[in-house]
Amino acid sequence: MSEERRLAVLRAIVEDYVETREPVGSKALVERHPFGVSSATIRNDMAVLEDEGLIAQPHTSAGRVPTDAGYRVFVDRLTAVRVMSQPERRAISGFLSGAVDLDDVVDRTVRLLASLTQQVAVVQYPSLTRSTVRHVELVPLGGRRVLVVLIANTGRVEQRIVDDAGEIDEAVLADVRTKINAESTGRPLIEAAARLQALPEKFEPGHRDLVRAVIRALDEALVEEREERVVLAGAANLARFGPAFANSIGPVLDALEEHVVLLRLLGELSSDRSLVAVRIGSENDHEGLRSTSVVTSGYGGADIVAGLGVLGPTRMDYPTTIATVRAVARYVSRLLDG
Amino acid sequence: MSEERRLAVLRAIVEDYVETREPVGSKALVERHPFGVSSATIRNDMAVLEDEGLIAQPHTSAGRVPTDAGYRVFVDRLTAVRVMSQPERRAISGFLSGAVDLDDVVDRTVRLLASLTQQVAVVQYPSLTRSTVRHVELVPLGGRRVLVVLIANTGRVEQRIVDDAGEIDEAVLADVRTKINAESTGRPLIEAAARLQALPEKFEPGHRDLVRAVIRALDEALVEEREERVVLAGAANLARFGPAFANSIGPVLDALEEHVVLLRLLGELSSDRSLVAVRIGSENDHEGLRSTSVVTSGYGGADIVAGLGVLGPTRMDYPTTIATVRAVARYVSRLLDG
DNA sequence: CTTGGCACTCGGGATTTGTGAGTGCCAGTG
DNA sequence: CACTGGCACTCACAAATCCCGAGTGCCAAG
Repeated sequence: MSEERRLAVLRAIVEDYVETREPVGSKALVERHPFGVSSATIRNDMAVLEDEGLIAQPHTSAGRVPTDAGYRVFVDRLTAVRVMSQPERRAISGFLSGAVDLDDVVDRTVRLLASLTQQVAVVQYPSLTRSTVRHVELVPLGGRRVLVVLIANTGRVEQRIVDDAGEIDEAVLADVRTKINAESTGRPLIEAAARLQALPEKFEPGHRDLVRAVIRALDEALVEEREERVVLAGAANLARFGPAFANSIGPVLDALEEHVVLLRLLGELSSDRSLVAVRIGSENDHEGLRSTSVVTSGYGGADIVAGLGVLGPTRMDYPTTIATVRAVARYVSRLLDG
Repeated sequence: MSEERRLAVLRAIVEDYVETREPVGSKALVERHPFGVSSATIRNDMAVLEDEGLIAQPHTSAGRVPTDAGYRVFVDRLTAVRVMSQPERRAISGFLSGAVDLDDVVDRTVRLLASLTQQVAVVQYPSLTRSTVRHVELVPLGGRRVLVVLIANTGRVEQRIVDDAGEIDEAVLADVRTKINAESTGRPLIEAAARLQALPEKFEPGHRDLVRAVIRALDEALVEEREERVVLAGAANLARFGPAFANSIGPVLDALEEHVVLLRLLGELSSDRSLVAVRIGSENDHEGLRSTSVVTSGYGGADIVAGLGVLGPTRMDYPTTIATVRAVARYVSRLLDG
């Protein structure tokens, strides 16, 4: 009883099950695949696979269904790297290169992923890591409020409102703006944040409160875990996952709305961020995602690091999905690198 | 057969149906409501109501269910203006006033609406109408690209990337920046856009392409219908709408993802934008929303105009929902007015 | 106009039955 | 020893059937 054939059987089960969405039995299996042995033999193999916990039967006298562990083996050992066809590649790069804007890039990427995979797509906004300060702008808003705008060299813009800035004098504000820019422009965010700490000293005591407030806001934008935004698309595809999903659709929608959860998903990338990570069913930490799989990849060039991915039923076409995620990640990276 | 009682019957039917989610029959009705007449009489009333198209029976020998027209009458003529209790009001204003940021205001508002109504909430970003230019910033991004940032006095920031700006000279860019700001700062967006049209003339021919490209980008941000953003929350509540909804959940999710559709929903406000508008089931233009009702209201002070609302099953608690939407709209308006 | 009475309808839950795909096991074979 | 054909057994699921009760419309009488 060869180990080899047993794995071939597992592969066949996964493929058939993904395609038909129905438990696959020994007989149907030998009909659709040229194993060269009888269904009885396959049955023996299946019994072993079941002992190993790779497949299971929903109920006695039904066909077998891959378990999460089964999918794991399939993904790790039985999946050939699918390459995308030339037209596919062209479609991707063509669609993405039409973007006019950072927002637009992210938006197009997430839509593209959703429509290519017919699943739910998630894209994290490029984070500011390693980027530098391009410019800081201060805008009096009337009352005692000041708008602080931070522009990074990646094109990303962060804004914060300082609420209780005391009496605001236009001239003083201009001075503060100048000094802040002198200290920070061109420097990496972390460094800029550090340098600015000493800045209030250089002002008359009467203005220090204002300066401190502004710098505190900047700090928030610079150092503190800035709200890392994610966008998603294709939630409607959840409905397509089939009636078997109808039960868990609520929890999944819940999870999708918790952006923190999504960020954690995207954050747990493999060490090599150009690699695609797959988290299958129960491997997911989040309760609501126990019946879904998540395929993620890092993207971005030297200066930008972020994640993107798709979420679908555990019963998904892994080879294609993985290939798609990787291809999209690559093209976006290339685009952002300029 | 008094017109009056018939309407009371309609009201009772709507209320009971909303509560129980089940067709309501004549007998159950007289038990739960003190009409002082027998079920047979009610049956006659119901027959009339059915002739008028206000109620219908899903199948013979079942109770009656309100039609869209029935809900319409209920909302227009049978609904008392519910007032919110003091604690409710306090909860709303308390939660909203914690916001630190325009983004945060919108975010909190949409979450609040979703959790109060247990439905899907939609909030449109305040649009720039009537606001003025605070500052324009140009940032070279390397290569031939320039980032154009527009800061409005409302605190809103728009950004565009100019892709093919030709050779970029830092000094020239500084000059362009200065001149653009001179022309636009402090002026209403429309006016600024107009003034900028003449600007390229003031530069040497060699630089005009750059200037033109930048101004085109600014134009987009200023005049063109800028992408009016909407955010939504509570999509997971769709799952709570009950199994009767399971069929239409796909189309609804689809519609929710089409932000254009949502914007149109919010845009079709009643003339008096402080009033709450209700669109019931088939009154909705969009195909996918035929089995949902939408309750919207305008919000914003003198300078800001935008919409917010919630979306739920036609079988919803209209009085409460309407009261909630109105209350939230008011508090947000007050908050934004300063 | 209202009411009690009555015959009629019919959706949907409970129950039953049949069927077929699928399984495990075993004895036999190259 | 791996494979095979055969066989008895198991069950989920679909189809068929039954039954009940809520609900209706109509009518004659108050």
